[in-house]
Amino acid sequence: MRLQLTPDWPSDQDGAHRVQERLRPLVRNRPLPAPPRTLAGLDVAYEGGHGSAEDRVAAAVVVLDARTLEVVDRATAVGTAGFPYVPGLFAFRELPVLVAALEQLATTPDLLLCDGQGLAHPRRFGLACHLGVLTGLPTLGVAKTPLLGSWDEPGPFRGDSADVRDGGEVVARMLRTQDGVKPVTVSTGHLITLDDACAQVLAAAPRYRLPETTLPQPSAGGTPFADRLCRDALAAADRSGVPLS
DNA sequence: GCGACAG
DNA sequence: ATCTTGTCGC
Repeated sequence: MRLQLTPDWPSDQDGAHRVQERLRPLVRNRPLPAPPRTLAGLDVAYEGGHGSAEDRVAAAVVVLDARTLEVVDRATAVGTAGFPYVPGLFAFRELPVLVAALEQLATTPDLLLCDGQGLAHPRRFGLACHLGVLTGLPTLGVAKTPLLGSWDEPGPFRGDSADVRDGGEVVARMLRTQDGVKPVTVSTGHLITLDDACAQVLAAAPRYRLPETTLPQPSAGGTPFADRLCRDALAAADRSGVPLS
C-alpha cells in the first residue's frame, strides 16, 4: 500500500501538538462495515531505548487471516526514532518506521491493531487514531498499561471489562483477555466503535494476554509475532550496517 | 504545587 | 521500550 506522512511533520513538541489538533477532527468512529478478513498487528523495537531522538528503531507488521489467525503477509523496516519519547507524543517516534513497514506490504489489511492508545489520549489522538487517519483504514489501540483515566476493576474472567473515563467521557475499556491476567486497555482508533474494537481484540487473543500479532514471546508453535520480527530486523540491520533513514 | 506519564 | 535471576503459583 502507498502511504505518505503529512507534509508538516513536526520537529518539536509544539509542532507535534499542532499536528494532533489539526488531524483529530478527521477521526470517524462507526461500526466496522463488515467483519475484517485480515488483521495487521504492528510493533516497534528499540535499540538504545532510552527515549532519545537518536534511538534506532525497527518496525514489524504481521497480517493474519482474521478467522484462522494464520500469517498471510509480513513486512519490516528500520530507521531512527527522530523524536524524543514524550507521553502523549510517542506516535511521532513510531509512525515513520511503521509507515515504511506498511508500504512494504503486498496486501491491504482490513484492520490495524496498534500497540498503544487511540482515543485514550490527552488530546484524544493517540497513535491508533493518527495511523488511522494516515492510512484511511480502521484502527484500534491495545495498550499494556493505560495512559490516563479512571475505572473499576473488571471481573476476573476472559471477556470481562470496565469502561475507562477521563473528564466525564468514556475513552477506553479495560478488557480481560484471559482468565486472571492483567487487563489490557482498548480504545478506538479510526473507523471503528469501542464495542467492535474490544470484540476484535478478544478474538485476536485466544491464547495469551495480548493479540497473537503482538505477543512479546518467542513464537511457540511457529507463529511469527510482530515483536519477534522487529527485533530480528534490528539485529540484521546492525550486522550489515544498513544506513538509517 | 505535586505526581503520573502509551512505547 | 530495555536491562535481567530467581521465584511464586497452577
